[in-house]
Amino acid sequence: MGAKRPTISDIAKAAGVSTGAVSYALNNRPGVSEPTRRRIMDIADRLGWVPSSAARSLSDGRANAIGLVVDRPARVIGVEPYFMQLIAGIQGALAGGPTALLLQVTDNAQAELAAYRRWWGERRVDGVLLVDLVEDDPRVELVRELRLPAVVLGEPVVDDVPCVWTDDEAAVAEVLEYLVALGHRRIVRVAGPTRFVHTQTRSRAFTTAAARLGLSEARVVHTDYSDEAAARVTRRVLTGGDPPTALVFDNDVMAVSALGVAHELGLSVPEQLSLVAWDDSALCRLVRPALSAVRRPIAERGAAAVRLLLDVIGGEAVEHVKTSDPELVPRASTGPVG
Amino acid sequence: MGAKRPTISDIAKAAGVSTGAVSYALNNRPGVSEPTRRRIMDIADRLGWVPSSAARSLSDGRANAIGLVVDRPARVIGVEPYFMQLIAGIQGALAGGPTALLLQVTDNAQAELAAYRRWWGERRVDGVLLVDLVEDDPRVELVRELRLPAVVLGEPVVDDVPCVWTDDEAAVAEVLEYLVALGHRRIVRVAGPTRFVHTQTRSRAFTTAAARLGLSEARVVHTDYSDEAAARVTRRVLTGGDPPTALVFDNDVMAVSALGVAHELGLSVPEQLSLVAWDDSALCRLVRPALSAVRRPIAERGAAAVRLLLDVIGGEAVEHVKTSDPELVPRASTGPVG
DNA sequence: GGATCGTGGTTAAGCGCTTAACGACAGTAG
DNA sequence: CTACTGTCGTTAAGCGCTTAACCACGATCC
Repeated sequence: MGAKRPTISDIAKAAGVSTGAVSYALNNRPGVSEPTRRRIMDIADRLGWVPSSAARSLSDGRANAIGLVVDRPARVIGVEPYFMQLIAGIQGALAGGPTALLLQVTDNAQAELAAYRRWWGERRVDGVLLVDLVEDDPRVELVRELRLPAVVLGEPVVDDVPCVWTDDEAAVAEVLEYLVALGHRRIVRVAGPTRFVHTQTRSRAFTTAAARLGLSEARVVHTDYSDEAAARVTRRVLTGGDPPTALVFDNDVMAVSALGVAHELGLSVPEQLSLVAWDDSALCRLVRPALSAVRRPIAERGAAAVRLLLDVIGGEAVEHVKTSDPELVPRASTGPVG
Repeated sequence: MGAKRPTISDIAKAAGVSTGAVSYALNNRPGVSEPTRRRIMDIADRLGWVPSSAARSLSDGRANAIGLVVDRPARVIGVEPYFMQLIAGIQGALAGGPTALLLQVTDNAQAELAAYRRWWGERRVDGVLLVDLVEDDPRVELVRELRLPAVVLGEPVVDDVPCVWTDDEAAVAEVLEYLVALGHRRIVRVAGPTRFVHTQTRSRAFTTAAARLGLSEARVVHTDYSDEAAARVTRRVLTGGDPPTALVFDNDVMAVSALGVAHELGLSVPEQLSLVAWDDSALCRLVRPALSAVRRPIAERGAAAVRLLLDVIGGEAVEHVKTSDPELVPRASTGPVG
């Protein structure tokens, strides 16, 4: 009843020992006899004791928290299910442990850097997760300078900060082979912004695989992740000379948007145009025709990243981690070239 | 360079004063002369000083953090853009201030309660946001017992914990009137789980408005928020006797799912069947035909809730807050009854 | 001139916990 | 019987900050 939070000295008093003994007992360290430890622990949970995170942080220097900042404009953030799934995965790995998740949403890169710097200064987090890496990402430099434990969610780009990555290159190749098998040769990849490392990786993989398959007409066009931009680009590509028979998108929203454009242009999917989305989602499943999509283990990614980060924080030697492979889920939006 | 974080005693040393003076200066409290204060502050930000949140919490008892726990199964969490938009709004109101956001995703109500209890025990948060209230919600009881400052995002249900609410009742009426104006009389509302207060509110409003408009055939069917369940229910309703000419859904996913079902049953939208989604989203915009939807100010909600919560934490007297009104965005999925 | 007051500081305690260093006491070896 | 060891505790310092209580000193008043 009421709002009184017991402290270790309450426990000490009740058990007739010193607070030091209580601390040893509750942390399962040597220094107290087994019966005493048991007695102390009993009292502790009879009293409903929970350690004060502030006190603990202050004395042992650990915040028992990790941070994630997502830098997307507010308008866009709700659109992609990616982040929520990621967060669900993160929580899965955090569940049960003492570590909490601090989340921040910013709308520019400067603010993101400032957030990390502040968390570090306030000693609020023991480490951070880095998403959407760009080339020569200033965040990498920052965590290095601050010696802030960090894990990158994305392709290994640097050696001194561990990465959790997914083999997108193989998936890109798989998608291309799949489309080629259906008879497609004029294939366009509608990609996200060039600045992202993962975009570049996939685009490179796309070009390489296309060359290998002898697709001289395959190409990549870059845009942002928004449905408007995707619609514009798709319209241009489809109404230009030598229109493609298949489009591969970098997210789900763009693919759905393109579906609308195809409809508007009187192109039937998949008879006249095949579409593939990256990241599978409810969107892809629910839309008609349902979209073929590359499903990536996003939650798994988040969970792996957390485990890795906790290891780094714990001072263990770690290596890059590869998640399970993406998987192409064929649905109604892809078919033999008509 | 490097990872040395300055403390107030570093500043004190550099300024040749006591740490007490530094503390007074940095917190803009009386006790130091203006020139000294200025000197101290200069040194502080030359050194890049940032207060240790742990130390501050420990001494003044404030965590400078608020908590949000979202209780949705991992599978579902990515689907609805609602939460991300909410979070974006929350962050907007938090930006600039000293307060951080702790996020937890759980998959059952017990875990959610445990999370609040733990945060409280650890003194990790100064207050919490409560979403998706159910009748006689145990969380309300809990925050009351713990005297944990809280704000409910939803209809005012209790007096002692302030709420941020949106006038859904008016919106429900508006939607019904709109449909009636289009000639619809057999209208079914496909709602979320009964246990949620907001579901009940809307259902009640629906029934009331229907009665007022003389729609004896209007009715409500409850389901969960998933697309599968919505598909099942929709199929049953549409293939049953006296099928409705318009359906109103409780979220976007269900509406899109129903669109698929209509398609499958050979019903053309909106000629033979009109659909309205609640919460507008990219999904609604992108799907063909685009879905008419009720757009609610979700981010505004989040921001308002934060401001309210900070007031509560600050000990100010507060009242329930009403957000701006939802707005029906008519698109291609609604039309005159055929 | 001494009593009084405000200004601009200092001192030190305390928030709740961890942890090195120390000690009391029993057992055990020589 | 002394000396050493190991076990089970206690003591106290310290993490970085806030804040009540105190103090020194010059200005002000009668």
